[in-house]
Amino acid sequence: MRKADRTRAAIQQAAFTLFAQRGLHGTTMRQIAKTAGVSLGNAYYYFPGKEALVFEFYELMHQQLLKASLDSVNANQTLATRLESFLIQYFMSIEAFHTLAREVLAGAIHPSSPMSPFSQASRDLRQRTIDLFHELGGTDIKSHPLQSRLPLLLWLMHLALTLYWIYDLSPEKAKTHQLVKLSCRLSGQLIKITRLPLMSSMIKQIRAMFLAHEKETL
Amino acid sequence: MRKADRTRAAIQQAAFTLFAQRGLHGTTMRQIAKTAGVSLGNAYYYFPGKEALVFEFYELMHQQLLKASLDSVNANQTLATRLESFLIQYFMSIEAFHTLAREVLAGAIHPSSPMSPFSQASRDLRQRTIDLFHELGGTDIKSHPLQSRLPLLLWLMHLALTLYWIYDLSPEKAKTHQLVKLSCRLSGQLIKITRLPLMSSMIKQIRAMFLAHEKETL
DNA sequence: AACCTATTTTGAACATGTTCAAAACATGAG
DNA sequence: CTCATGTTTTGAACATGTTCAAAATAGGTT
Repeated sequence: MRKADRTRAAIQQAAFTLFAQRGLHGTTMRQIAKTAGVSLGNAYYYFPGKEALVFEFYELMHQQLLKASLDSVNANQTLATRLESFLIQYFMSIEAFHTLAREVLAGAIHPSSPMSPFSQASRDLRQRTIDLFHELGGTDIKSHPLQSRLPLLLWLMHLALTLYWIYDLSPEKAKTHQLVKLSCRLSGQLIKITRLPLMSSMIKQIRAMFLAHEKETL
Repeated sequence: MRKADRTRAAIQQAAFTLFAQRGLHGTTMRQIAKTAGVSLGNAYYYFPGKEALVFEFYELMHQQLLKASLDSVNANQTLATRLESFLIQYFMSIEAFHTLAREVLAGAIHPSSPMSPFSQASRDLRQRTIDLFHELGGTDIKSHPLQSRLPLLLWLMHLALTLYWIYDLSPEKAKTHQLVKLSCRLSGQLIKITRLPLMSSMIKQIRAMFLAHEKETL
Protein backbone atom coordinates (compact mmCIF):
# COMPACT_ATOMS: atom_id res chain seq x y z
CA MET A 1 0.00 0.00 0.00
CA ARG A 2 2.84 2.35 0.80
CA LYS A 3 4.47 1.43 -2.48
CA ALA A 4 1.41 2.52 -4.40
CA ASP A 5 1.42 5.89 -2.68
CA ARG A 6 5.05 6.41 -3.49
CA THR A 7 4.51 5.50 -7.12
CA ARG A 8 1.59 7.84 -7.40
CA ALA A 9 3.55 10.65 -5.79
CA ALA A 10 6.52 10.06 -8.07
CA ILE A 11 4.34 10.31 -11.15
CA GLN A 12 2.65 13.43 -9.87
CA GLN A 13 5.95 15.01 -8.95
CA ALA A 14 7.46 14.21 -12.32
CA ALA A 15 4.45 15.71 -14.02
CA PHE A 16 4.59 18.92 -11.99
CA THR A 17 8.30 19.35 -12.62
CA LEU A 18 7.95 18.80 -16.33
CA PHE A 19 4.91 21.07 -16.56
CA ALA A 20 6.93 23.85 -14.97
CA GLN A 21 9.89 23.15 -17.24
CA ARG A 22 8.29 22.62 -20.60
CA GLY A 23 4.69 23.67 -20.22
CA LEU A 24 1.57 21.62 -20.60
CA HIS A 25 1.78 20.94 -24.31
CA GLY A 26 5.50 20.39 -24.16
CA THR A 27 5.15 17.59 -21.66
CA THR A 28 4.23 14.11 -22.86
CA MET A 29 2.91 11.22 -20.86
CA ARG A 30 5.96 9.21 -21.94
CA GLN A 31 8.27 11.84 -20.52
CA ILE A 32 6.36 11.86 -17.27
CA ALA A 33 6.50 8.09 -16.99
CA LYS A 34 10.20 7.97 -17.82
CA THR A 35 11.04 10.76 -15.37
CA ALA A 36 9.08 8.98 -12.67
CA GLY A 37 10.98 5.78 -13.49
CA VAL A 38 7.80 3.97 -14.36
CA SER A 39 6.15 2.48 -17.41
CA LEU A 40 3.75 4.46 -19.56
CA GLY A 41 0.78 2.30 -18.70
CA ASN A 42 1.48 2.67 -15.03
CA ALA A 43 0.89 6.39 -15.17
CA TYR A 44 -2.57 5.60 -16.49
CA TYR A 45 -3.16 3.22 -13.62
CA TYR A 46 -2.93 6.10 -11.17
CA PHE A 47 -4.35 8.90 -13.28
CA PRO A 48 -7.23 8.62 -15.74
CA GLY A 49 -5.31 10.74 -18.21
CA LYS A 50 -3.07 13.69 -18.72
CA GLU A 51 -5.85 16.10 -17.86
CA ALA A 52 -6.14 14.62 -14.38
CA LEU A 53 -2.51 15.49 -13.76
CA VAL A 54 -3.11 18.99 -15.03
CA PHE A 55 -6.12 19.26 -12.78
CA GLU A 56 -4.12 18.39 -9.70
CA PHE A 57 -1.55 20.94 -10.69
CA TYR A 58 -4.30 23.48 -11.20
CA GLU A 59 -5.70 22.84 -7.75
CA LEU A 60 -2.30 23.23 -6.14
CA MET A 61 -1.58 26.39 -8.07
CA HIS A 62 -4.92 27.90 -7.24
CA GLN A 63 -4.63 27.14 -3.56
CA GLN A 64 -1.23 28.79 -3.47
CA LEU A 65 -2.64 31.81 -5.24
CA LEU A 66 -5.45 32.19 -2.78
CA LYS A 67 -3.24 31.73 0.23
CA ALA A 68 -0.71 34.25 -1.01
CA SER A 69 -3.43 36.71 -1.86
CA LEU A 70 -5.19 36.34 1.42
CA ASP A 71 -2.09 37.26 3.37
CA SER A 72 -2.20 40.70 1.90
CA VAL A 73 -5.68 41.49 3.14
CA ASN A 74 -5.83 42.07 6.85
CA ALA A 75 -5.85 45.83 6.94
CA ASN A 76 -9.34 47.23 7.40
CA GLN A 77 -9.45 49.75 4.65
CA THR A 78 -12.33 50.35 2.30
CA LEU A 79 -13.85 47.56 0.25
CA ALA A 80 -12.29 48.98 -2.89
CA THR A 81 -8.76 48.94 -1.50
CA ARG A 82 -9.22 45.50 0.04
CA LEU A 83 -10.35 44.20 -3.32
CA GLU A 84 -7.50 45.90 -5.08
CA SER A 85 -4.75 44.63 -2.83
CA PHE A 86 -6.21 41.15 -3.05
CA LEU A 87 -6.33 41.17 -6.84
CA ILE A 88 -2.90 42.72 -7.24
CA GLN A 89 -1.47 40.00 -5.07
CA TYR A 90 -3.48 37.41 -6.97
CA PHE A 91 -2.12 38.43 -10.35
CA MET A 92 1.41 38.76 -9.06
CA SER A 93 1.21 35.22 -7.79
CA ILE A 94 -0.02 34.03 -11.14
CA GLU A 95 2.82 35.84 -12.83
CA ALA A 96 5.23 33.64 -10.91
CA PHE A 97 4.10 30.73 -13.05
CA HIS A 98 4.78 32.64 -16.24
CA THR A 99 3.32 31.06 -19.33
CA LEU A 100 2.32 27.93 -17.49
CA ALA A 101 -0.49 29.67 -15.64
CA ARG A 102 -1.70 31.09 -18.92
CA GLU A 103 -1.77 27.62 -20.42
CA VAL A 104 -3.57 26.14 -17.45
CA LEU A 105 -6.14 28.88 -17.12
CA ALA A 106 -6.74 28.98 -20.85
CA GLY A 107 -7.46 25.27 -20.79
CA ALA A 108 -9.68 25.78 -17.79
CA ILE A 109 -12.11 27.88 -19.78
CA HIS A 110 -13.23 24.93 -21.83
CA PRO A 111 -16.60 23.64 -20.59
CA SER A 112 -15.58 20.01 -20.84
CA SER A 113 -12.58 20.64 -18.65
CA PRO A 114 -12.87 19.61 -15.02
CA MET A 115 -11.01 22.80 -14.24
CA SER A 116 -13.72 24.93 -15.71
CA PRO A 117 -14.76 27.55 -13.17
CA PHE A 118 -18.32 26.32 -13.57
CA SER A 119 -17.65 22.59 -13.49
CA GLN A 120 -18.77 20.20 -10.81
CA ALA A 121 -15.22 19.04 -10.22
CA SER A 122 -14.01 22.46 -9.15
CA ARG A 123 -17.04 23.19 -7.01
CA ASP A 124 -15.15 23.15 -3.73
CA LEU A 125 -12.46 25.42 -5.00
CA ARG A 126 -15.04 27.75 -6.46
CA GLN A 127 -17.07 27.91 -3.27
CA ARG A 128 -14.01 28.62 -1.22
CA THR A 129 -13.07 31.45 -3.54
CA ILE A 130 -16.54 32.93 -3.41
CA ASP A 131 -16.52 32.71 0.38
CA LEU A 132 -13.27 34.55 0.33
CA PHE A 133 -14.93 37.39 -1.50
CA HIS A 134 -17.60 37.31 1.14
CA GLU A 135 -15.01 37.96 3.83
CA LEU A 136 -13.41 40.56 1.66
CA GLY A 137 -16.69 42.36 1.42
CA GLY A 138 -16.73 42.86 5.16
CA THR A 139 -19.37 45.10 6.60
CA ASP A 140 -19.83 46.95 3.32
CA ILE A 141 -22.07 44.26 1.96
CA LYS A 142 -23.96 43.40 5.10
CA SER A 143 -26.76 45.88 4.58
CA HIS A 144 -26.69 45.93 0.82
CA PRO A 145 -29.85 45.21 -1.15
CA LEU A 146 -28.08 42.48 -3.08
CA GLN A 147 -26.82 40.97 0.14
CA SER A 148 -25.61 37.44 -0.31
CA ARG A 149 -25.24 37.78 -4.05
CA LEU A 150 -22.48 40.34 -3.93
CA PRO A 151 -19.68 37.84 -3.34
CA LEU A 152 -20.70 35.96 -6.46
CA LEU A 153 -20.67 39.20 -8.43
CA LEU A 154 -17.22 40.05 -7.14
CA TRP A 155 -16.11 36.55 -8.04
CA LEU A 156 -17.42 37.07 -11.56
CA MET A 157 -15.47 40.29 -11.78
CA HIS A 158 -12.34 38.47 -10.75
CA LEU A 159 -13.10 35.87 -13.41
CA ALA A 160 -13.53 38.51 -16.08
CA LEU A 161 -10.26 40.12 -15.08
CA THR A 162 -8.54 36.74 -15.20
CA LEU A 163 -9.89 36.27 -18.69
CA TYR A 164 -8.52 39.67 -19.61
CA TRP A 165 -5.18 38.68 -18.12
CA ILE A 166 -5.02 35.57 -20.27
CA TYR A 167 -5.28 37.65 -23.40
CA ASP A 168 -3.24 40.56 -22.15
CA LEU A 169 -0.02 40.92 -24.12
CA SER A 170 1.07 44.29 -22.75
CA PRO A 171 4.50 44.35 -21.08
CA GLU A 172 4.31 43.31 -17.45
CA LYS A 173 0.59 42.86 -18.01
CA ALA A 174 0.32 46.57 -17.38
CA LYS A 175 -3.13 46.79 -18.89
CA THR A 176 -4.53 44.15 -16.58
CA HIS A 177 -3.10 45.92 -13.57
CA GLN A 178 -4.53 49.21 -14.69
CA LEU A 179 -7.87 47.58 -15.23
CA VAL A 180 -7.75 45.96 -11.81
CA LYS A 181 -7.21 49.30 -10.17
CA LEU A 182 -10.06 50.97 -12.02
CA SER A 183 -12.41 48.03 -11.63
CA CYS A 184 -11.99 47.98 -7.90
CA ARG A 185 -12.72 51.65 -7.52
CA LEU A 186 -15.66 51.38 -9.84
CA SER A 187 -17.16 48.43 -8.03
CA GLY A 188 -16.69 50.23 -4.73
CA GLN A 189 -18.71 53.14 -6.07
CA LEU A 190 -21.27 50.85 -7.63
CA ILE A 191 -21.87 49.12 -4.35
CA LYS A 192 -22.39 52.48 -2.70
CA ILE A 193 -24.59 53.93 -5.35
CA THR A 194 -26.84 50.91 -5.71
CA ARG A 195 -28.16 51.65 -2.26
CA LEU A 196 -29.98 54.69 -3.53
CA PRO A 197 -33.75 54.36 -3.97
CA LEU A 198 -33.27 55.52 -7.54
CA MET A 199 -31.62 52.15 -8.21
CA SER A 200 -34.23 49.96 -6.61
CA SER A 201 -35.83 49.06 -9.92
CA MET A 202 -32.53 47.88 -11.31
CA ILE A 203 -31.71 45.99 -8.17
CA LYS A 204 -35.00 44.22 -8.51
CA GLN A 205 -34.07 43.14 -12.01
CA ILE A 206 -30.66 41.92 -10.98
CA ARG A 207 -32.33 39.89 -8.28
CA ALA A 208 -34.63 38.45 -10.91
CA MET A 209 -31.60 37.42 -12.91
CA PHE A 210 -30.18 35.60 -9.94
CA LEU A 211 -33.47 33.87 -9.31
CA ALA A 212 -33.65 32.73 -12.92
CA HIS A 213 -30.13 31.41 -12.72
CA GLU A 214 -30.59 29.68 -9.40
CA LYS A 215 -33.72 27.87 -10.49
CA GLU A 216 -33.20 24.13 -10.24
CA THR A 217 -33.13 22.19 -13.49
CA LEU A 218 -33.41 18.66 -12.12
CA MET B 1 -6.31 25.43 -61.54
CA ARG B 2 -9.95 24.52 -61.66
CA LYS B 3 -9.14 21.05 -60.43
CA ALA B 4 -7.45 22.44 -57.38
CA ASP B 5 -10.47 24.52 -56.53
CA ARG B 6 -12.74 21.54 -56.87
CA THR B 7 -10.53 19.42 -54.65
CA ARG B 8 -10.39 22.10 -52.02
CA ALA B 9 -14.14 22.53 -52.13
CA ALA B 10 -14.70 18.78 -51.88
CA ILE B 11 -12.54 18.57 -48.78
CA GLN B 12 -14.24 21.53 -47.19
CA GLN B 13 -17.67 20.17 -48.03
CA ALA B 14 -16.83 16.75 -46.64
CA ALA B 15 -15.57 18.36 -43.47
CA PHE B 16 -18.69 20.47 -43.00
CA THR B 17 -20.97 17.50 -43.58
CA LEU B 18 -19.09 15.32 -41.13
CA PHE B 19 -18.88 18.08 -38.55
CA ALA B 20 -22.65 18.40 -38.67
CA GLN B 21 -23.11 14.64 -38.50
CA ARG B 22 -20.62 13.60 -35.88
CA GLY B 23 -19.41 16.79 -34.27
CA LEU B 24 -15.91 18.21 -34.19
CA HIS B 25 -14.27 15.59 -32.04
CA GLY B 26 -16.14 12.79 -33.74
CA THR B 27 -14.73 13.73 -37.11
CA THR B 28 -11.24 12.61 -38.06
CA MET B 29 -9.03 13.93 -40.81
CA ARG B 30 -8.99 10.46 -42.33
CA GLN B 31 -12.78 10.41 -42.51
CA ILE B 32 -12.77 13.81 -44.15
CA ALA B 33 -10.21 12.72 -46.72
CA LYS B 34 -12.03 9.49 -47.45
CA THR B 35 -15.40 11.22 -47.79
CA ALA B 36 -13.86 13.77 -50.12
CA GLY B 37 -12.38 10.92 -52.14
CA VAL B 38 -8.88 12.12 -51.54
CA SER B 39 -5.78 11.00 -49.71
CA LEU B 40 -5.06 12.05 -46.16
CA GLY B 41 -2.01 14.08 -47.09
CA ASN B 42 -3.96 15.92 -49.71
CA ALA B 43 -6.26 17.42 -47.13
CA TYR B 44 -3.18 18.90 -45.50
CA TYR B 45 -2.07 20.33 -48.81
CA TYR B 46 -5.14 22.54 -48.86
CA PHE B 47 -5.63 23.16 -45.16
CA PRO B 48 -2.89 23.71 -42.58
CA GLY B 49 -4.74 21.43 -40.20
CA LYS B 50 -8.04 20.38 -38.79
CA GLU B 51 -8.44 23.65 -36.97
CA ALA B 52 -8.39 25.54 -40.26
CA LEU B 53 -11.38 23.53 -41.42
CA VAL B 54 -13.17 24.27 -38.17
CA PHE B 55 -12.35 27.92 -38.55
CA GLU B 56 -13.96 28.08 -41.98
CA PHE B 57 -17.00 26.38 -40.58
CA TYR B 58 -17.07 28.82 -37.71
CA GLU B 59 -16.96 31.78 -40.07
CA LEU B 60 -19.80 30.39 -42.14
CA MET B 61 -21.88 29.60 -39.09
CA HIS B 62 -21.31 33.00 -37.58
CA GLN B 63 -22.22 34.82 -40.76
CA GLN B 64 -25.43 32.87 -40.99
CA LEU B 65 -26.21 33.70 -37.38
CA LEU B 66 -25.69 37.39 -37.91
CA LYS B 67 -27.70 37.47 -41.11
CA ALA B 68 -30.60 35.61 -39.56
CA SER B 69 -30.52 37.79 -36.49
CA LEU B 70 -30.35 40.99 -38.43
CA ASP B 71 -33.52 40.20 -40.32
CA SER B 72 -35.46 40.39 -37.13
CA VAL B 73 -34.44 43.91 -36.31
CA ASN B 74 -36.09 46.44 -38.55
CA ALA B 75 -38.88 47.58 -36.31
CA ASN B 76 -38.06 50.83 -34.57
CA GLN B 77 -38.88 49.96 -31.04
CA THR B 78 -36.83 50.80 -28.01
CA LEU B 79 -33.20 49.85 -27.71
CA ALA B 80 -34.06 47.18 -25.16
CA THR B 81 -36.57 45.44 -27.42
CA ARG B 82 -34.30 45.71 -30.44
CA LEU B 83 -31.52 44.13 -28.45
CA GLU B 84 -33.82 41.44 -27.17
CA SER B 85 -35.26 40.44 -30.50
CA PHE B 86 -31.78 40.37 -31.95
CA LEU B 87 -30.40 38.15 -29.23
CA ILE B 88 -33.40 35.83 -29.20
CA GLN B 89 -32.97 35.31 -32.91
CA TYR B 90 -29.24 34.87 -32.44
CA PHE B 91 -29.62 32.10 -29.90
CA MET B 92 -32.38 30.41 -31.85
CA SER B 93 -30.08 30.30 -34.85
CA ILE B 94 -27.32 28.81 -32.76
CA GLU B 95 -29.73 26.22 -31.45
CA ALA B 96 -30.21 24.98 -35.01
CA PHE B 97 -26.64 23.66 -34.85
CA HIS B 98 -27.34 21.79 -31.63
CA THR B 99 -24.26 20.49 -29.92
CA LEU B 100 -22.03 21.43 -32.81
CA ALA B 101 -22.30 25.13 -32.07
CA ARG B 102 -21.52 24.43 -28.47
CA GLU B 103 -18.41 22.53 -29.49
CA VAL B 104 -17.29 25.23 -31.90
CA LEU B 105 -17.91 28.13 -29.55
CA ALA B 106 -16.33 26.32 -26.65
CA GLY B 107 -13.22 25.77 -28.72
CA ALA B 108 -13.33 29.38 -29.78
CA ILE B 109 -12.74 30.62 -26.25
CA HIS B 110 -9.22 29.30 -26.21
CA PRO B 111 -6.73 32.14 -26.68
CA SER B 112 -4.58 30.17 -29.10
CA SER B 113 -7.56 29.49 -31.31
CA PRO B 114 -7.88 31.62 -34.42
CA MET B 115 -11.59 31.69 -33.66
CA SER B 116 -11.05 33.39 -30.35
CA PRO B 117 -13.26 36.48 -30.17
CA PHE B 118 -10.14 38.49 -29.41
CA SER B 119 -7.81 36.96 -31.97
CA GLN B 120 -6.35 38.73 -34.96
CA ALA B 121 -7.77 36.14 -37.33
CA SER B 122 -11.35 36.91 -36.40
CA ARG B 123 -10.89 40.68 -36.42
CA ASP B 124 -13.09 41.29 -39.41
CA LEU B 125 -15.89 39.19 -38.05
CA ARG B 126 -15.60 40.87 -34.68
CA GLN B 127 -15.63 44.35 -36.12
CA ARG B 128 -18.65 43.56 -38.23
CA THR B 129 -20.47 42.28 -35.18
CA ILE B 130 -19.60 45.33 -33.14
CA ASP B 131 -20.76 47.58 -35.98
CA LEU B 132 -23.99 45.68 -35.93
CA PHE B 133 -24.49 46.62 -32.32
CA HIS B 134 -23.78 50.18 -33.31
CA GLU B 135 -26.69 50.11 -35.73
CA LEU B 136 -28.79 48.37 -33.16
CA GLY B 137 -28.11 51.17 -30.75
CA GLY B 138 -29.78 53.62 -33.09
CA THR B 139 -30.38 57.10 -31.80
CA ASP B 140 -30.33 55.97 -28.19
CA ILE B 141 -26.57 55.99 -28.09
CA LYS B 142 -25.92 59.05 -30.19
CA SER B 143 -25.94 61.52 -27.34
CA HIS B 144 -24.73 59.16 -24.64
CA PRO B 145 -21.67 60.07 -22.58
CA LEU B 146 -20.03 56.79 -23.51
CA GLN B 147 -20.78 57.41 -27.16
CA SER B 148 -18.74 55.20 -29.43
CA ARG B 149 -17.89 52.72 -26.67
CA LEU B 150 -21.42 51.52 -26.16
CA PRO B 151 -21.41 49.09 -29.09
CA LEU B 152 -18.35 47.38 -27.68
CA LEU B 153 -20.06 47.10 -24.31
CA LEU B 154 -23.14 45.60 -25.90
CA TRP B 155 -20.90 43.19 -27.80
CA LEU B 156 -19.30 42.17 -24.52
CA MET B 157 -22.72 41.55 -23.05
CA HIS B 158 -23.56 39.34 -26.01
CA LEU B 159 -20.28 37.51 -25.46
CA ALA B 160 -21.04 36.97 -21.79
CA LEU B 161 -24.48 35.65 -22.66
CA THR B 162 -22.95 33.33 -25.24
CA LEU B 163 -20.60 32.04 -22.59
CA TYR B 164 -23.57 31.46 -20.33
CA TRP B 165 -25.31 29.64 -23.17
CA ILE B 166 -22.37 27.30 -23.61
CA TYR B 167 -22.65 26.17 -20.02
CA ASP B 168 -26.43 26.29 -19.84
CA LEU B 169 -27.88 22.82 -19.34
CA SER B 170 -31.47 23.85 -18.63
CA PRO B 171 -34.10 22.38 -20.98
CA GLU B 172 -34.49 24.44 -24.12
CA LYS B 173 -31.80 26.68 -22.70
CA ALA B 174 -34.58 28.36 -20.77
CA LYS B 175 -32.19 30.02 -18.36
CA THR B 176 -30.27 31.70 -21.12
CA HIS B 177 -33.44 33.01 -22.67
CA GLN B 178 -34.62 34.34 -19.35
CA LEU B 179 -31.28 35.97 -18.81
CA VAL B 180 -31.35 37.51 -22.27
CA LYS B 181 -34.69 39.10 -21.58
CA LEU B 182 -33.63 40.53 -18.26
CA SER B 183 -30.23 41.65 -19.50
CA CYS B 184 -31.75 43.60 -22.35
CA ARG B 185 -34.14 45.43 -20.09
CA LEU B 186 -31.43 46.10 -17.59
CA SER B 187 -29.02 47.45 -20.17
CA GLY B 188 -31.76 49.65 -21.55
CA GLN B 189 -32.27 51.16 -18.13
CA LEU B 190 -28.56 51.41 -17.53
CA ILE B 191 -28.08 53.36 -20.71
CA LYS B 192 -30.80 55.75 -19.64
CA ILE B 193 -29.67 56.18 -16.10
CA THR B 194 -26.03 56.71 -16.92
CA ARG B 195 -26.99 60.01 -18.46
CA LEU B 196 -27.72 61.49 -15.06
CA PRO B 197 -25.13 63.88 -13.62
CA LEU B 198 -25.02 61.67 -10.56
CA MET B 199 -23.28 59.10 -12.71
CA SER B 200 -20.70 61.34 -14.28
CA SER B 201 -17.95 60.22 -11.92
CA MET B 202 -18.53 56.59 -12.81
CA ILE B 203 -18.71 57.36 -16.49
CA LYS B 204 -15.37 59.05 -16.20
CA GLN B 205 -13.91 55.91 -14.68
CA ILE B 206 -15.34 53.69 -17.34
CA ARG B 207 -13.83 55.97 -19.92
CA ALA B 208 -10.52 55.64 -18.14
CA MET B 209 -10.81 51.87 -18.41
CA PHE B 210 -11.35 52.12 -22.13
CA LEU B 211 -8.38 54.41 -22.49
CA ALA B 212 -6.18 52.01 -20.56
CA HIS B 213 -7.33 49.16 -22.74
CA GLU B 214 -6.95 51.02 -26.00
CA LYS B 215 -3.40 52.16 -25.25
CA GLU B 216 -1.03 50.84 -27.91
CA THR B 217 1.48 48.25 -26.83
CA LEU B 218 3.75 48.23 -29.90
C1' DA C 1 6.74 -23.04 2.73
C1' DA C 2 3.07 -23.19 -0.69
C1' DC C 3 -0.73 -21.21 -2.51
C1' DC C 4 -4.31 -18.02 -3.71
C1' DT C 5 -6.17 -13.61 -4.62
C1' DA C 6 -5.98 -8.78 -5.33
C1' DT C 7 -2.98 -5.16 -6.55
C1' DT C 8 0.48 -3.22 -9.41
C1' DT C 9 3.31 -2.97 -13.53
C1' DT C 10 4.47 -3.64 -18.15
C1' DG C 11 4.78 -3.23 -23.09
C1' DA C 12 2.47 -3.76 -27.15
C1' DA C 13 -1.24 -1.98 -29.83
C1' DC C 14 -4.54 1.52 -31.47
C1' DA C 15 -6.44 6.06 -33.12
C1' DT C 16 -5.54 10.33 -34.64
C1' DG C 17 -3.25 14.83 -35.94
C1' DT C 18 0.60 15.97 -38.59
C1' DT C 19 4.88 15.87 -41.71
C1' DC C 20 7.35 14.73 -45.71
C1' DA C 21 9.81 12.68 -49.52
C1' DA C 22 8.61 10.71 -53.54
C1' DA C 23 5.36 9.84 -57.28
C1' DA C 24 1.91 11.42 -60.50
C1' DC C 25 0.14 14.93 -63.12
C1' DA C 26 -0.46 19.23 -65.76
C1' DT C 27 1.24 22.83 -68.61
C1' DG C 28 3.81 25.48 -71.51
C1' DA C 29 8.48 25.88 -74.39
C1' DG C 30 11.21 24.09 -77.93
C1' DC D 1 5.88 15.20 -79.59
C1' DT D 2 9.30 15.73 -75.76
C1' DC D 3 11.06 17.67 -72.17
C1' DA D 4 11.39 20.65 -68.08
C1' DT D 5 9.22 22.84 -64.49
C1' DG D 6 5.78 23.71 -61.29
C1' DT D 7 1.60 21.85 -59.08
C1' DT D 8 -1.03 18.24 -56.95
C1' DT D 9 -1.48 13.75 -54.82
C1' DT D 10 -0.11 9.86 -52.36
C1' DG D 11 1.09 6.74 -48.70
C1' DA D 12 4.26 5.77 -45.33
C1' DA D 13 6.11 7.39 -41.08
C1' DC D 14 6.04 9.86 -36.66
C1' DA D 15 4.44 11.64 -32.04
C1' DT D 16 1.33 11.35 -28.65
C1' DG D 17 -2.86 10.26 -25.75
C1' DT D 18 -5.07 6.19 -24.46
C1' DT D 19 -6.47 1.15 -23.77
C1' DC D 20 -5.77 -3.48 -22.52
C1' DA D 21 -4.48 -8.21 -21.80
C1' DA D 22 -0.96 -10.44 -19.74
C1' DA D 23 2.91 -10.66 -16.48
C1' DA D 24 4.88 -9.62 -12.04
C1' DT D 25 4.40 -8.68 -7.35
C1' DA D 26 2.49 -8.42 -2.56
C1' DG D 27 0.00 -9.92 1.26
C1' DG D 28 -2.42 -12.87 3.71
C1' DT D 29 -4.12 -17.99 4.66
C1' DT D 30 -3.42 -22.70 5.36
